[in-house]
Formats: sequence, C-alpha cells, structure tokens
Amino acid sequence: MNQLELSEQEIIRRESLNELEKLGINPFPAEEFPVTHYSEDIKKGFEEHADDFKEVSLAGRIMGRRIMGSASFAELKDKKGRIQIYLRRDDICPEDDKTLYNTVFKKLLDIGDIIGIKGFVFKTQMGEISVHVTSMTVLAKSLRPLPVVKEKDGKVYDAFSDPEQRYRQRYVDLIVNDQVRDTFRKRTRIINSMREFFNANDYLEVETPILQSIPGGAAARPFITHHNTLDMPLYLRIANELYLKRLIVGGYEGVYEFGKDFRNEGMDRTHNPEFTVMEIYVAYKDYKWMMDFTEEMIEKVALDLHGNTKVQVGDNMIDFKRPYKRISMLDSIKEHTGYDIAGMDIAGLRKVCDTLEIEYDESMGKGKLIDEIFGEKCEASYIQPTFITDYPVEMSPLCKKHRDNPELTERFELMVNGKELANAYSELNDPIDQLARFQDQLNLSEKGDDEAMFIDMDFVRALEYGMPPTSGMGIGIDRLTMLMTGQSTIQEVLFFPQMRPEKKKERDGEEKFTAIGVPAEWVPVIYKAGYLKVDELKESNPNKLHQELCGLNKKHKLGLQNPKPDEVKSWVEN
RNA sequence: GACUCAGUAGCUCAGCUGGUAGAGCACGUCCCUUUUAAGGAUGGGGUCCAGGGUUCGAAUCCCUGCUGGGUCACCA
Repeated sequence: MNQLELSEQEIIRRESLNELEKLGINPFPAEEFPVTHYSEDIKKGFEEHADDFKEVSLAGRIMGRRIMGSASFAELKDKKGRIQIYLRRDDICPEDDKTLYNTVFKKLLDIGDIIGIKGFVFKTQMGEISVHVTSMTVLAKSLRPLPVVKEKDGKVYDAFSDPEQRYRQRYVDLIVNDQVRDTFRKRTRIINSMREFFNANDYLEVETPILQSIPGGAAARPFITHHNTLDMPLYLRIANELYLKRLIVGGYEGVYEFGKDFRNEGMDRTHNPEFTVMEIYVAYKDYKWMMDFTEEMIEKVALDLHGNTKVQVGDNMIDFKRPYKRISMLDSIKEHTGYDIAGMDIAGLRKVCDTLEIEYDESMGKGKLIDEIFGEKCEASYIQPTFITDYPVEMSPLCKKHRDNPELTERFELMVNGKELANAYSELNDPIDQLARFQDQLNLSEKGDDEAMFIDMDFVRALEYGMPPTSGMGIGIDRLTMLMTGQSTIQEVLFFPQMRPEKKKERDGEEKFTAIGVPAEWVPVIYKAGYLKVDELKESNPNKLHQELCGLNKKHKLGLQNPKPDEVKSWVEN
C-alpha cells in the first residue's frame, strides 16, 4: 500500500511497527502467551483474597494510556472487561537499558495494540485495583487507530455510534462498545437455554438441507441459485418444516433444528434476508400441548437470561411468566372490531374490510382477508405474551383442520409486543388433504400470489407412508433475541447484517498511466492529486498538474525527482 | 418503493442570511513517579460523500447520484 493512501496516524503506526522490528521485537509473535487471570476476576477477588493475586499474567488490548514521565497507567481490555495496569520504568527495565519503557511502551505502542503482561495486583491511592506490571510482551500491533470511547460516571463520551460504521465494521463495534458484545453473548445464552430444554426432553437436534430443489414450508419469495454439475436451479430454504416432518415419518419422535432461512424480500429493522429460526416437531402431541411447551420454554429462557420473567422492551415491561393468555383469532377480531366474522363468505368479509377501512385486492381469499383484519385491528394490541389460536384454513396449508370446525386450523401464533414471535400447528398428516391444500396454493399462485407454495410431491409421498399426529413450532431467534435484550432493530442482534457493499472508487491501473509515459513512482501521486483515470488526466491543465505534483512531493516528503513541465505536458497531450 | 433527515480530521461534532474550515478526544514533540474523560506547553492532520449548476466566490444555495438513519408501504 502506498503511503499516500494512509492517514498520518496510520503512517506513524507503520513506522512504529518497523521500529519494533529494528529493536528485534516481533510485533506479531507466534508463541503462546499463558494467561492466568482475567480483568474482572481480579477486580472481584482482590479485596477478599489478596494473596491469590501476587503473580498474575494477563493479555489484552490497550484501550487508553496515561503517561507521566517514568511511570504510566494504561487500560487493558480482555474478554471479561477492563483493568488498569501500572508500569514503572525501573520495574520493567531493571537494567541500564530503558528502551522497553522509554521507546517501546511510550513511543511505539498505541491504543489498540495487544500486549501480554505479568505482574502483581495492588490498589492505587485513588482506590482502583490495578496490576503493577513487571514484564510486558508485545503480542500484536494495531495499524489502524481505534475510536477512543471514554466514560466517566456512567456517561459515555465520543461514543462510536454511527450505525453504518458499526454494522460494516462490527469488529470495531465489538472492541469499543461493551454493551454490544454483551448483547451477542445473551443471544448465545438464549440459544443454549433452548437447546438444554429440548435435550432434557430427549429431542434430537438435526440438520436438514439449506439448498433445496423445491423451497417449501412457508409462503415467501426464495433466493435462487444454480448447481453446475446437476445443471439445475436450487433454492435457498425459506423454512425447515417439510424436511423435519420427513424425519418424524422416519420414526424420530422429537426433532429440532436451529438454522438459517433465506427470504428474498424487503429489508428493514425487523427483516434481514437471512435469519435464524428454530423449528421443533414432536410426535403424538397437538397444538394445545405445544402451547404449554412453548410458554415453558420461553419462561425458562427469560429466567436463564435475567433471573426473572420481566423484560423491559422500549416503553413496555413484558412479563414472560406462565401461563399466557389464549384467544382464538375470531374472538380476537370480535373483541377488537365488534364484528363476528365466523362463517362469513368473501363478500361479507370484504364489506367488513370496507367499513373498517382496510385495503384489500381481488386476489385475496378468505384467509388473507381475515388475516388483514387481524393484522390491522388486533395484532398491535398484544403486548404481553398471548397465544392467538385457530387460524382460517386458507392461510395454513400445512396445518391440520380444527377438530371442531373445518374452516379453521389447529394453529397458534404467539404474539409479544405486538408482533408475531412463534408459530405452531397440529401438523397436517393426511396426505390426501395435504395434496389438495398444495393444489389450492397452486391456484393462488396462478391468481398472482407470488408467495404461494410450490407442491412438494416427495413430501406428500412421505406422508403417504404415515406420519404420527405431530405438533410443530417455529420461533424466530432474531426476534426472540431482540425481545429478550430490549433491542428495537434486527441489525443489533445480527453480527453482520446485510448491507449494500461498500463501493470502491474505480480507477485506472498503473499500467494505463505508464503507457502514456508517466513514471510508475508518480502514479500514486497522481491518484492522490485526484486523477483516478487517464481520461481525467488528459483533460487537466498541465501547468496546474505539474504544480500539484511537485507540491505533493514536497508536502509528503516523497523524495522523488520532480518532473519537468514539458514531461507533464507530454503525458497530458500525448 | 415513497417521504424525510444526515454524510465535514482516526472518533464525536460545530461551522449563521455564501467570503476557500474549527473544537474536544486521538496523533507528533517537550515537561511531570499512583493518575483516571489525568494535566500543562506546542505542533501536524481535511477531495467538507460524488458529479453537475448558480455565483466574482460554494462545506454552505439548487439539481442528480451514492451510502446510511428514521417514518410509512411491502413482508403467513
């Protein structure tokens, strides 16, 4: 990389890197650095057991330095937190040679560098538990300056807060923003908590294909890719459902999968093109059983994460304590609109939509109309966890018809904070009904519903061998994490949310410039002057260009032989 | 996709009804042996997102584009 493309601070750090090497210090050593203690453990344990901390060895990143002549304080950050370290020249350099302190620590190390230290723990006059360093090892040099976030009395100064930079360079976000690292730890603890719960019930964790020739199990637009050897299109899965049910046919009585689904749809604060879901299927159960199971699971997650069932989400305090309210979709609509739509036909539903001022179009069937009414008038009011049950049959092609009403299905969704969190069925296991439902979906797609499902004949064949009555449930892990950590955007709970790629400015290669007579060593200078393409150079004023180049040469002390005005002219006019 | 706000130093941000850029932190040099958002002195650092336009003159006004945020729409 040419130095003209670096900022002053980056150049200085690279020079420091060279200086370290000149002193015989490898800035990127290979050896293991044995760590005996972590920052937070020292701070927690020192008062009570001071004797345990007479020799400590820890490693981490320098997050701040306060140098006072021959003594210095620095902040060291490791996986558990920060601790102050105290370095005194004559302690780390007991001999005559004071280079390690005067040159290496004071001049060549920077905020962001990773070091290992050995020393003993003590308490400063200010009362802060610190490590008095007796030896220091450079473990990795940082070549880019880190945003310096400071904090006093709980108030954060100069926070690294621009969402675009935070998401694009999540590593920097994680280094600098402790609460971000904590959110992702919580995400993993949520998943672990669920996994424990399933395993305790002897359900089997499995993996099913992500690349599918028929994307099934949900209504959504898929991503399409292509397999070269098979020379056929493949789809990224939009749901795990159909494969997991095949495993129930195969004789497992409980299977679950944490996995990524992919949907080629809009992106916003609650949608990312790839997202994580957990789906679980348990044989010989129905959706009523699954409601109990789901609330038990969610209550456990909340308890494991917070020690209690209450979580603050925005302005709302949500309580995940069992049991949750249960209400059928039709009752909910009756409650919120006053309309009893049970048994209504399409015309009746459209009339209800008209009076409630809900928009709809001709392609919508009964199910979709009911869903619109529910979505518009009811959904947002369910802040505390609530099971909405018994959805219309048209909306649920993989769900068993309701035991008491063939227009409905044995389905529930768990609503929390006004949004869908989990979705579950008594699974449809009648292959003849299943095929008919798929065909209904095909009709919908012919009507223009581009989210209607494909027909998966192999899945129907599997059902023809017989699937035990089964209940299945799916839950969005990203949304659950948002709720449990009080985040309002999905980007805050995904390490690397989808972003438009960063654009690099196009520029002509060196050879295009040398072709018109520009010496190779001057090409970076020309870039720096703002001429990224030969064509742009051709349109420039040669006198101005000559001045700019000589000026840059001088300013950046490049030590190049300045070109003659005629030479520059010849590049431009050739 | 619509509307709206924003993009200025490594980071966080000022910059008025147009006069060619500032602060704090960070960085360089110097002083200081228990400081703590350390302090003091001093110095360097910018394609003001990009491209057009208006103007004697644009970070500033106008248009177009790029990227992101917010709201809405779409999204079982």
